[in-house]
Amino acid sequence: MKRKPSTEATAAWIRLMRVQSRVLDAVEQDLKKAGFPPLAWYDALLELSRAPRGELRPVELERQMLIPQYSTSRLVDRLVDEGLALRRECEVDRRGQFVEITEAGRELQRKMWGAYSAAIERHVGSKLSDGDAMKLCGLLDRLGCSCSEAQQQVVGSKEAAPAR
Amino acid sequence: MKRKPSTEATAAWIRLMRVQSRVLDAVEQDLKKAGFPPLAWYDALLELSRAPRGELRPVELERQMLIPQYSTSRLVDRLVDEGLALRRECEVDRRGQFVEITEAGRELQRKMWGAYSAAIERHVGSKLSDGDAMKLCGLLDRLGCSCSEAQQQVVGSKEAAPAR
DNA sequence: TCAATGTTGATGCAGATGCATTCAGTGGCG
DNA sequence: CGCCACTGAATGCATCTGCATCAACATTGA
Repeated sequence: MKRKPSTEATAAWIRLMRVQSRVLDAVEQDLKKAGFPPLAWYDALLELSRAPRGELRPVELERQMLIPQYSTSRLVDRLVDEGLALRRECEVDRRGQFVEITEAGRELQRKMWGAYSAAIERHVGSKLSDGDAMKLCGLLDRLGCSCSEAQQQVVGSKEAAPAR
Repeated sequence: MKRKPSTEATAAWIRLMRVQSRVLDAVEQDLKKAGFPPLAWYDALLELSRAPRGELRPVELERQMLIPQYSTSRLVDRLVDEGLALRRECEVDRRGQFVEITEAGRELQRKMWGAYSAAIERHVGSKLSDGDAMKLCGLLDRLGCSCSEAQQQVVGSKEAAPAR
């Protein structure tokens, strides 16, 4: 008699949880040891720096990063406190605003990419051939939830952002 | 010229972060909607219920679950508060203790497995053939960090626990 | 025996998170 | 216009987390 979640599916679930946790931890630790802020800051800065005029509505940022609204609000607070971004009024919709990355923000983003990319290479790249990495992508995408994601194509891009 | 973390590796990293986050969220939500406590409680209860006399030293639990010491301490607090486990003195080493699962704890663990297994099936099992699930396991294991894990074999076991 | 060192577990504090609510502004419609 | 529903964003509060530290006991070794 077949079990509801097959042994294989259950094993995959466990691996997914354990391995992600390990790898994320390792990468975050590398960043921290290099004196950088958490990955979430990088993600936000990257999204901002890629946006048309280096600015985004908080609500856009929220969608890009897949984090809750209040979380975005507080993340922006911190970026602004550190002078990495600034809030600007939105003319056309007075309840909204724009968050604009500053030069300091762009600089931090670039510097972080150095440490970040090295960490990805150390904890992922060096353990998997490119072919296997592609296979892994394919399998993970199948779990990608029914939720059609704004599949950002990393292809051709120099830098990358996860979303937690 | 080849980039340090290849495009493929970077894509795999992003998928790993995004997909895990989505799937974990989905499963946790299912559990919560069914009125159950967080997954971590299940993990702890499962480890305890599997242990020889339903008891474990906190330090063992810590190793099994791969969570920091203070986290274990507080998790046990909560389990005890809810009557799911109890702390007992350790005769041979007076600074230590044993945590023993109660009947209520065992019962909750069993009940949770119902919802939990259904969630695994819904969010993982149904999206992957057993063969693909195995392939995924294999690839993820390769990222399994240099840290040799106490590879728990799920095979033959009726229930499963991730570790965050 | 006694000091030094190691291990086990708890805890105070600061910062982060989740949740629900609030507030301001917008757009639709009678 | 005046009312109402909705959207964008902030915030109070309780809980949770990470970090550092502490206290109690154990072990070693002179």
